[in-house]
Formats: sequence, structure tokens, C-alpha cells
Amino acid sequence: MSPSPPTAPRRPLTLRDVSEACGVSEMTVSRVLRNRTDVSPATRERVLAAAKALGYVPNKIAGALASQQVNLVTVVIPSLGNMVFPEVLRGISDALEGTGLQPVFGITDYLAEREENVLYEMLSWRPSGVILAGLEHSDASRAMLAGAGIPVVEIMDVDGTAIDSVVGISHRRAGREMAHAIIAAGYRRIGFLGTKMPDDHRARKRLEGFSDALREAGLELADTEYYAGGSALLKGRQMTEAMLNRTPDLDFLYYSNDMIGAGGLLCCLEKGIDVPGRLGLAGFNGLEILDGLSIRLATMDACRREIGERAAGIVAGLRTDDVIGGTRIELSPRLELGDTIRRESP
Amino acid sequence: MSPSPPTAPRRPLTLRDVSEACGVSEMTVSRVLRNRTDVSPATRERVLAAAKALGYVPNKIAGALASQQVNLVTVVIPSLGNMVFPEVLRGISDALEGTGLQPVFGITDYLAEREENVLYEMLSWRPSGVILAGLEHSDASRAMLAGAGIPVVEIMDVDGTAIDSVVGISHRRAGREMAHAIIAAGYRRIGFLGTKMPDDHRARKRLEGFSDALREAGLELADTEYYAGGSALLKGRQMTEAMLNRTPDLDFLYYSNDMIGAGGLLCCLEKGIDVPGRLGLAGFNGLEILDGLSIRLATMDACRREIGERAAGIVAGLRTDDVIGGTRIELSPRLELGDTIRRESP
DNA sequence: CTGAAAGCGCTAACAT
DNA sequence: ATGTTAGCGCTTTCAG
Repeated sequence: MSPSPPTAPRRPLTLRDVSEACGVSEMTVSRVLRNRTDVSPATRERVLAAAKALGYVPNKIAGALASQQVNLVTVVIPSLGNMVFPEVLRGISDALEGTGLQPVFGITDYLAEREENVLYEMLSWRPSGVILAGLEHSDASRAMLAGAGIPVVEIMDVDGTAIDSVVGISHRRAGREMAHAIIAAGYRRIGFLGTKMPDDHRARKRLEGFSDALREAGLELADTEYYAGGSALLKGRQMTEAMLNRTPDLDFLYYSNDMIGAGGLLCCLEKGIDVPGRLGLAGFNGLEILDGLSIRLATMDACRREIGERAAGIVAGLRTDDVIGGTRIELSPRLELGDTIRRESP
Repeated sequence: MSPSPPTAPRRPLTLRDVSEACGVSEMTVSRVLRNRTDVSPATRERVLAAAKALGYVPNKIAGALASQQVNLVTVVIPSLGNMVFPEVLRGISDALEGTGLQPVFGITDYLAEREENVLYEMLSWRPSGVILAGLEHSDASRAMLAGAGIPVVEIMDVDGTAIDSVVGISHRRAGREMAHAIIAAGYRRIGFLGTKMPDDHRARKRLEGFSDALREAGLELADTEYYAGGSALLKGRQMTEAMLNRTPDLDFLYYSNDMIGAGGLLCCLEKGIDVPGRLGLAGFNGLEILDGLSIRLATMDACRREIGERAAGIVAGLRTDDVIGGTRIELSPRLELGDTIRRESP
């Protein structure tokens, strides 16, 4: 058995309890617990022993109020189901490791109103910084963020006006580049399958860039289909089947994300369609799941992990350095042709 | 343009600022902002207007210290990449909606030491409750939780001793039931593929229950293979191939989770193996991704969403009711035979 | 190296 | 319905 505290305290322990237990002033106890160096080794030991014996856990609320410092970084993202964001969060966590800062996550479900609420709620804890996805926010949200007096890093997307700093990729450009690759490979009858747009600004921008590039090449989308909710893999499968039935002469399908792309790929393989000869496919994100398919879906890596790392780096750096905010980092997504875009024109 | 505050405040605004701006005492401003009813409509309007105009965001740190109440619920889980936990989190979020409580998430990466650190860090914010995955914790973690004087709900697993309340399924029983179904279908040469165990107690317990049931039927595992890290879908594919080469006479593969199971299924389909005739397959979790495969992998739904909801319900209820803790809820995972276990013995 | 005093921004409890 | 007082548990600042 591990030694249990003498009495199970109903009232949480305070510094004073530790102070009395070891006969050292509250102030000195506080110093020890904050790892300050200006305490003699002897007292340090006594204090540490007492604190551990009692099972004392500091009250950060009081500490934060007194010191006006909160070691929290607010991270606001649209969703966890998406596969995209867990990777970003990992980048943030890793980069914050050892800085003394701790990330706290909030979810918006792609709803501006929810974002506003989440931000209000989280800012009221006076965090040291904010990282949030996207550049599109309500006026109230922007006002809150601008007025908070802390570093704000908008991530994922650089196509728009940042409040403070921004780390991401240009989704418009990503869409264009994919279009160029597809056209270069000789595909001409192109369909698009994606999420319902108003929710997802980045998917929308990719489509806009994609369409623009097609138009400049004298082409236009031959068919489009949108979905919302449900299993993305299944939706990809179903939408693909529907679209191929409706528009049989398509020679390329561009998916707004890898998950529906994977569903589409599975569908095509089962139907025995010649990919990429008769039909080309491409998704977006560089999701890990693509590694497990028998042939590699063309995609574009969205640099999600690096985005998280860089964003966290900015927040952490701004605490120490006296850098003025307003950093802008545009990453370049890597195009991966995989096995679903043919390598030369037919 | 939206109206911006007169001066961009370097110092965050306080109640006092609002008080002065509208000529009402700090106390009354505080009442209004907390939606208390004992304020005249007239003053309420004035206060609200002033607060909005200034862009005031309350300081919860001060509020929490004064009121000794923190509307936060700490949620500690091993991983976000797992697909399992986002669903649990959603259940928690939904159940907490409207209770005034807010979930805050922490990640342990399946590391006991990290769990201890995360708990220490989060408990120091004096949350109203804790929800954490699993029943296995370090002594120090248990001590902290027991001493925190708040509801503690351990989730996912009921096979063990709970600190306070517990909501989950019996993974041992889940393993047994799957074994019974497999044996009943006439399979006899059974292989197991899963995560490296020490990390994942629930996967370990499923395997233990599974093995026990086999033994009672006079059988034993014919082959086993473990993995760690990497793309689960790909690992499932690779491990399956390796195992079938090594032990060609296997007639069933039991996977510790659906993602590697899906990889295995894809592998078998490509090889043209007769599933479920010549070879049966089963996974665990009831993941959404299975919906997108051409044939349904047998699985067991882990009730992850309901677990989240019930756990959150306990934490929320304990605030209002004067219920003593120690609730125990065991959910029953539903066995889904899908298309990868044959329906009758050959 | 250690301690005493003051106060962080808010709210409970008590006036009025 | 509104105001006043005291203090939440800690850290800053200043003395010793």
C-alpha cells in the first residue's frame, strides 16, 4: 500500500497547510513549489517532503490571479472526427512540450456562433495565446481576439486577412496546382465531389482555385456532388457510383478530401475500372489511411503537423522574445501523384 | 465596419471599467453578467450595453477564486488518433451541453507518467469533476483523484476496481463473447493480431477473455502478431499477409481493433480469399469506417458515445443532486456478425 | 536566503 | 433592487 494522507481532506489543502506542516512561511513554500533557486537545499527538502506527504496540489486559480500569468494556450478547431485536426493538435502539443505552456482544446463543429461562444469562454480564462483554425470569424470573435492583448495565430489557411499571425497553406493555390497536374496528364472531363461548402471555407477555396484553373485552360467541371455528415468513406463510395452513372464519360474525379477519395477508389477498384487509365482520381490531405490501400490515391499533403508546430512556436516565442506579432508563414503543400493520376498524356 | 472600442486596451478590462462606464456598482454589474434575476430591467440594459461597447470579457480566474466554483470538467484520454475517443468526447460534450459545465481535454499517449502529469496539471485548476479512461493508474494518480473531493468517473472499462464511479463495458467479456461466436460458427484454427499489450489494457483484457474462452473449448490461439505505431490500416494488411504466409491453415483472424481488421479484410479480398467461408475475420469497436467497405467486418460495438454521455451525466448530476458517488454502469457491447463470420457451421 | 504586507478581479454575505 | 465589506489562495514587492 502507498502511504495515504493522515486525514481525507474535505476542504482542499492550501499553502498554509503545507506551511504549518513544515514550519516554513507560506512565501518560502511557494518559492519551493515554483522551483525557484533562492531557497536553501535544507528548507527545500523539508517543504517538498511535507507537500508530498499531505498530497498538496497547488491552486492555479489563485496563482494565476496573483501572478497575472496563465500558462494556457487556447486551441480552437472545427472538429475532431476529421482526422485532419488530431495531427495538428499533436504538432501543437509537441512544440509546446517543455515551454511550460499547456494547450487547451475547443471544438466549434464548423459553426461560427459556436466559435464565438467557445472563444468567449476560453478567453475569459486569460490564456497566454490563441491558435484557431481558419481566417473566417464573426465580427465579435475578431473583436475579442484583437482586444485580448495576446498572440493570436490563425492556422490552416493563408487566403485572407489575418488578425495577427497566420500559419497555413493557400488552399486556392492547392486547388489550382491539382488542376494543372490533372490537365497536364491529359484528363478533360472532370467531376468534383466534396462537402457542402458554406461550412468548410478551406474546401470551398480549393474548389474555387480548381475551377479557376480549369476555366483558364478552357475547361469546366463536368459534374459536381456534395454531401454532409455520415461515414465519409461510405459517402465517397456512394457519390462516386451515382456520379459515374449520371455522367459516364467523366475521366477524372477530384475529391475534396482523402476519406471520400478512398471510398471512391475502393468503388472504382471493385467495379474493375481502369485507374488511372480510363479514370483518374485525386483527394486532399495526405491522410495516413491512404497508406493502407492497395494503390495510392493522388493527394496533396496539407502540412498539418508542421502547421501545428509552427503555430505553437509563434505563441511560445512571443512570450519570451519581444517580437511584435504579425508573423506570416505560408507552407507549400506537396503534390503526390500516387497511382491514380497517369504519368503522361495518353 | 463594426464599431471598435474607443481605445485598444493594453490592460484587460475589469468589472470596474464597466462599472464606471455605466455608473452602476461593480456588484450589480457582476450580477447582470451572471444573468441573475434580481436586477431591474433598466439597469440590466445599461450594464449590458456598456459591457458590449467596451468589449468586456469577464475574468473567470478571479470569479472562480471568489466563488470557489469552476465550471470545468477534466477529461483525460489516451489518444486522439484512435478514432475511438473522438466519439466518446462527443458524447461528453453533448451531455454537458446546457449544464453550464465545460469539458477540457488532456491526452496521455497511453503513458502512466504522462497521465499523472496531466492530472496534476488539470486538478490544479480545481475542476468540478474528472472523467478519465481506464481503471489502471499510478498510485500517485489514484491518491490525487481520491483526494480531490470531486466526482471521478473512470470510463471504457469495468474490469477492475474503480476509484469512484465507472461507466464502460467488460472487455474480458467482450473477448469471451467474440470467441464463443467464432467457435459456434465452426472456426478452429484462430490467429490474433493486435497492438502491443502493455500500452493498452483494454485490448489486453479482450485478448485474455478471448484466450480463456478458447481454452475452455479446448482450443488455443494458433498464431499471434503485434504491432505498434504506423498506419493501422497498413499494419493490418501487412500483418495479415505475414500471418497467412506463416500459418496457412488458419481459418479465422481476430483483430484487436477495426482499423487493422479493415486492413486485413482488404488484403483478403484482394487475394481472392473466400471470406467468410475459408477464412473468417473480426475486429472490435464498431468504427464508422466499416460502413464504407464492400463487405461488413464482424465487430463489437464498444458503446463509446453512450459511455461518454453517461459519464458526463454522472458528473453533471452529482453537482445538482446530493447523490453519493460510486455509481457503476456496465454497458453491453453489441456483437455484429457482419459478413465475415459465417452464419452456420460448415 | 527568508518573511510580512498588499492586492490580483471577482463574488458571498450581509446591509440598506 | 442595489451597495458595502471582506476575502478566495496565491504571488509580487519590499524589508530584513
